[in-house]
Formats: sequence, structure tokens, C-alpha cells
Amino acid sequence: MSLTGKRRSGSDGQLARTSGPGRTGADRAPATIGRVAEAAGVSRATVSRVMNGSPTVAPELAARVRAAAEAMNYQPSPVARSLALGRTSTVSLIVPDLANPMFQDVLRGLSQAAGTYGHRLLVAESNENVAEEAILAVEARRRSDGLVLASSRVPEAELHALSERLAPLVLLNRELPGTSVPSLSVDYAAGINAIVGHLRGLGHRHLTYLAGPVASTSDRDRRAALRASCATDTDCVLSELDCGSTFDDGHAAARAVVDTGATAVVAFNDMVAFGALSGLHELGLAVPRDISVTGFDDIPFARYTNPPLTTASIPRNELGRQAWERLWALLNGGPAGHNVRFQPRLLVRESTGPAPTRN
Amino acid sequence: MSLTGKRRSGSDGQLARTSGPGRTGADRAPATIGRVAEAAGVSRATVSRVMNGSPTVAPELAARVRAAAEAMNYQPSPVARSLALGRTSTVSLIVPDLANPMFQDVLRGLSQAAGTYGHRLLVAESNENVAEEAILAVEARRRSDGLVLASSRVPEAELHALSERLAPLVLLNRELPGTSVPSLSVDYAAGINAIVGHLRGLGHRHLTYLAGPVASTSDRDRRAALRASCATDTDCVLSELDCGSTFDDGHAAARAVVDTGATAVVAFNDMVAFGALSGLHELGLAVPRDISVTGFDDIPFARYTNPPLTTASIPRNELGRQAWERLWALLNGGPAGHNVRFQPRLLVRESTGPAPTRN
DNA sequence: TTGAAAGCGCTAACAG
DNA sequence: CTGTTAGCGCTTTCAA
Repeated sequence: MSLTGKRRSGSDGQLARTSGPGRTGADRAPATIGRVAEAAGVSRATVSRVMNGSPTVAPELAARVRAAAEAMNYQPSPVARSLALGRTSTVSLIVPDLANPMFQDVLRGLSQAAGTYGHRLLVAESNENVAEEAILAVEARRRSDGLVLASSRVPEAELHALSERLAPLVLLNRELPGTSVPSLSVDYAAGINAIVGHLRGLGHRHLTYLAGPVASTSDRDRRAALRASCATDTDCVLSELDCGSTFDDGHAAARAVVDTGATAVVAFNDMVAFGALSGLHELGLAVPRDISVTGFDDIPFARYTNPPLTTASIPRNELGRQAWERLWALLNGGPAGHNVRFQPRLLVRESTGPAPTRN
Repeated sequence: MSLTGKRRSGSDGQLARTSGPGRTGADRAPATIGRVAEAAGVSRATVSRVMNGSPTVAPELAARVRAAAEAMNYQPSPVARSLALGRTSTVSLIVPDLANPMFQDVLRGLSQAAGTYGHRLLVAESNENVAEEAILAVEARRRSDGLVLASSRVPEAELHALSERLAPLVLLNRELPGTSVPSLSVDYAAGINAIVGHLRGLGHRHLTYLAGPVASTSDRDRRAALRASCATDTDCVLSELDCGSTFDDGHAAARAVVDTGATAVVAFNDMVAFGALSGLHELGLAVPRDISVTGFDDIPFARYTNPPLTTASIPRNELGRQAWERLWALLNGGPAGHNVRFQPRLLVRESTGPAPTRN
């Protein structure tokens, strides 16, 4: 029974016609509001009222309806309700990359928060593809009541143009100046400043930045903050090494790091830091005696490496939860509240120490 | 303008009425098929045909329609289409716990595969709550065309009863005997057997199992396999320690592990193994000289710990992808193909070695 | 308190 | 090739 094409197929499909003569032997007709009404001997309006808990239904009728519904295992069709109500009780999340722990946590936070309010979550991954992201966003938005766009790569002008169609919309790690689109972000610059301050305080004059993926806006933020931070000091030297975002990237960069002669390395994220830690170790350097290493993110592992990693923690779940709150406010026609920038918290552990005194 | 309640509210809501006299100043009426038809001077049917690429439309008309649609930024409403077509182009995934890397990868694999076929993904988390899981599943299924249930905790009888309403349904890490519901799972027992075989081959006679969460069926599988595996040998001693699934759980168990006197520890998963590694190290034991440690899952980190972890790898992404393939087959009325059990692959690294010779 | 009827936006037989 | 018409399943006025 391979039903191809899009013909409305007898009682094979999901929705069978109201009264087809060719019903399958068993009377497994789909439970619709009409059938329940019929069974209970009332109108569809009444069934609707009962299902929605309207108090203006005679107890006796209500009971009859409930019994019929129960017997037929009836549940109102969410799709039909959505059409009639003009809302889906669903929100969408678009992320660039589902493999990124950051987005996984956002997803979780958002899903849980939305669930609490009886809403479902539609997820889509843009694969870092800008063109596709815009399409996806529009489509996802239409299937739902609101949208959360995480680390959108869509150019400002385009996003601006789209923002009306996407509303209610909440932006994560991305701001849209000149609009009222709420935005929640991590203040990477502040995190970097904290890290640099910590390192400078330990006497480090020469830092090497292990840069993340070129397309990454969070890398751009960090890099810019690093440059600015160093530029304010006259005796601060900054080396930048293109690296990446994985353990292997960090590992591979160890040699180059040593060649820069820096006494401290600021890694794009924790994974890169771990890789560097490992590579440096293999090269016979002791951390933090010979060289200090910092990460970024505070992934769960960071406290367990050897040595435990000094890093900046960011509230990943919180982003998701708060995104929901903003969205919920918007869905109810209220103001979304002020934008926020989460300040990373510097966690000083054992991978950083005083700068070695050169001879 | 806080619109509360569920009244159909003028032009404020998502869907404005077709021709309200009180339209907001700007003519931002929502683009519907009707309005496009009107603008293009054709019938709605024609617009529908054009939007769906029907070849039986006069080029001239088609162009006019496309122009009008373009001008109004018209996109057919997915919700309305879903109702009319009886399909949503969406599938749902229910997982017990979004924080679990296993499910994150399944989610990713499924999302990507479904996306390739133009389908969206609805996710919901059951929070290990059996009652809620069943409700969620039914609801999610109704919002979509098919369902993937990962590591369902729903009792067999109940799941059996539900299976018709949930179809098309694909089960992950769970089988439903007596039905044709396709199931994809990881053969934990085989993985355990491989690990035990490896350990026994190295001369270990006394193993300690660091058990996972009690509610976990995958723990049950592993434990059972372990017992069975040891029971076949006369000189095999197995100690079982309730532990958990996190690094800290493993870490906390180190002392107890030593007390069992075992020469090898089989951890519930990699995280627990890492914790044990760390705890054992602090107690002054050398791995693998004094004691061997194995994990399970082969999370990305496993190769980078000190020492690198011997573990069993499982194809997490693949589960998601294949789940989609099964579902897709089902959606097209075909057979879903044979069930499969992915065999974990034993990765021997440096956390295991010959059993120390006792004196 | 209840039912009839219109409508949400779209698709698909059926005629022409 | 195009329009008319009748739904998809549900909600919600409006009248009774």
C-alpha cells in the first residue's frame, strides 16, 4: 500500500473523509469533534466548549461529552486548533550548529521553559549557512508563534528587513540596533578583559591568542576585546594565531605558541585550551610554571583537567530560559524588558600563574 | 496593548479578518491566498497551483501570480496547508533528557536528516517522567507526521497500547516485541562483553562495576550483561557499586573501588570513568599499572585524558539518521526495514593493562 | 445553556 | 487551462 503522490487517499491517510463508504472493516474512524458530537448527541460547539473547559455547559451534557470523548480516545487536533485560533503554541529556535554545546544548552533551557508554559519547540539548524538561515527563519516562524534566533549570521540590513516578519523575535548573541527586538547576549569583551586583567596582574606582558573559526562573531568579539585591552597598555604584546575551536586545533598550535615566546595563551574556548595544554605538555613545558593557559566557556570538564583550567564561565542555560521569558512577554503583547548582556565570570584555577622571569 | 484572553482580536492578532473596517493605517493586511488571487485577478485555486508548481497553468497567469505573491511577500500558511493536506512536514522527537550527549547527537542526526527531506523537527523532553512522556508523545505526534521515541521509559503494556496512535513510530534503544514498530538500538551487552573479554584477556579476575542511574535501562542492560559475562567464568568476581553518571559520581566512588580490591573497574560511562581516574589518581594509584579503568560511549574527550581511556564507542549520530530513514519509509507507506542493533566498537587505549600480580 | 453558521487559509475534485 | 465548490477540524459569534 505505497501511497505516493498527494491525493487524498480514502481511509489510508491520516484524515479519513467524514463518511466514506469504503471504510476499513474495523470502525477505526479518526475521532473528530464531529464524531464526538454525534456520539454524545450534542453540537460540535458544545464539544468544543467542554474540551476547552468552558463553565457554561450543563454538567450532565458535559459528562456525556467527556464520556464519548474518552471512549473514542478523542483529542482535539492541534493543527485545526492552530488554524482556527491563529496560534500554534509552538515556538522555534534556529541555531547555526547543533553540535555546539552552547546551543545545546540554549536549546535545553528554551525547551524546558517553553514546556512549562505548555508550548512546544521547533528546532532548526542553519549549518552556518546565511542564505538558508533566512529562509529557515521565515518558515519556522510561520509554523510557530515566535522565534529565537541564536548567533544569527544574517547581515544586519537583511535581518532588519526581516525582523517584522519574524516578530515576535528574540535574538541571542546578536543585537539589532535601531529596532526594539530584544536581545540577550554574552559580553565576551568583558570576559576577555577579565582574563587579560588577571594575566597582566600576574605579570604577563606577552599574550598569544589562539583564535577561533574565522566566521564566528564570538571570535571577532574576543579578538577585538583582546586587541583593545592590550592596546591600552604600552608594554603589552599580543600575538594572534589562527587556530580553530577544537581540541585538535589547540593541540596543533602548541609549537607555534612556543615560538611566539609568549608567557600566556588566551584560547578561543576551553576545548582549544585543553588541546594547547596537552600539546604544551608534550613539548615539555609545565603549566603554569613555564606558561599560563586560559580558556573560555567553563565547560563541565574545565575543572577536571590537569591542571584545572582558568576560564570564563557563561550562563548557557540561562540564555535559553530568559529567551523564553522575553518571547512570552512579547506573545502576550507586553514589552520584552531590557536587553541584557551576561557578564562572564572569571574562574581562576590552576592553569594560570605568575609570569616566569626571563633571563 | 496587552491582548489577553483568546478573543479573535481585530488586526492585532496573527490573522486579521478578511475585510475588517478597522484596519490599521498602514495596509499591512496579512498576505493570504485570497488576497494574492484578488491582486492577480485569478481564483485562489490558480494561486494554489502556481505556488505548488503545477505545470498546468498558463505562463502568463503564472507570472502574474508570482509577481503579486512577490509583491505581497506571500508565503502559503503552513498551518492551513497542514490542515488541508493532512500532513505537517514535521516529525517529533521525544527524549528523556536533553542534557545527555547521547540524545543531543540523536537530535542532531535526526534534525539534519529530516531537514534534507524538507521536514522540520519538534523536540520535547520528558524529564525521565513516565506519565508525562506518554502524554507528550501523543501530543507531539498529533502535531507532526511521525514520532521518534528515544529510550522510552513507558512500560511495555502501555507503550503497546499507545503504539497505534503514535504510528508512524520509531523506537530508539527500546524494542517493542510483538509489534512491527521499527527499533534501532545500541547493543550495550555486546559492548560490555567486549570490555569484559578485553579485561579478562589481560588477566583481570575481579571487576568492579560503577553502576549508572537506577532508572536507566541502559544501566540495566550493562549490568545484566556484566553479570552474565562473569557468571560464565568460574574465577570471575564482580563487585557492583551504585554510582551515577557524572564525573563527580565516579570521583566519589574511588575509595570504595579500592576497597573492593578489584584490579579493574568497568564504569557506566566515560564521565564516570574520568571521575574514577581522577579519584584513583588522588589516592595514589597508577592507571593502568595498579588498576585498569574502562568507560563507555567514547565521548570526544576520551582520547585526551591521562591516560587515554579504553572505552566502547557507539554511533550516536547514526541513530538519528537511521531513525529518520525508518520514519521516512513509514511515512511513504513502505516497510521500515529490519531492526538494527548497533554493535559498540571496543577502543583499547591506555587506561587498561595487565592485571597486577598480587603478592 | 445550546445550536447554527461562518470562518481560519489552503487544497483538490469536478466542470467547463 | 481555469474557476467553482466543498471540505480539512476546530472556534466563536449570534440568536434562540
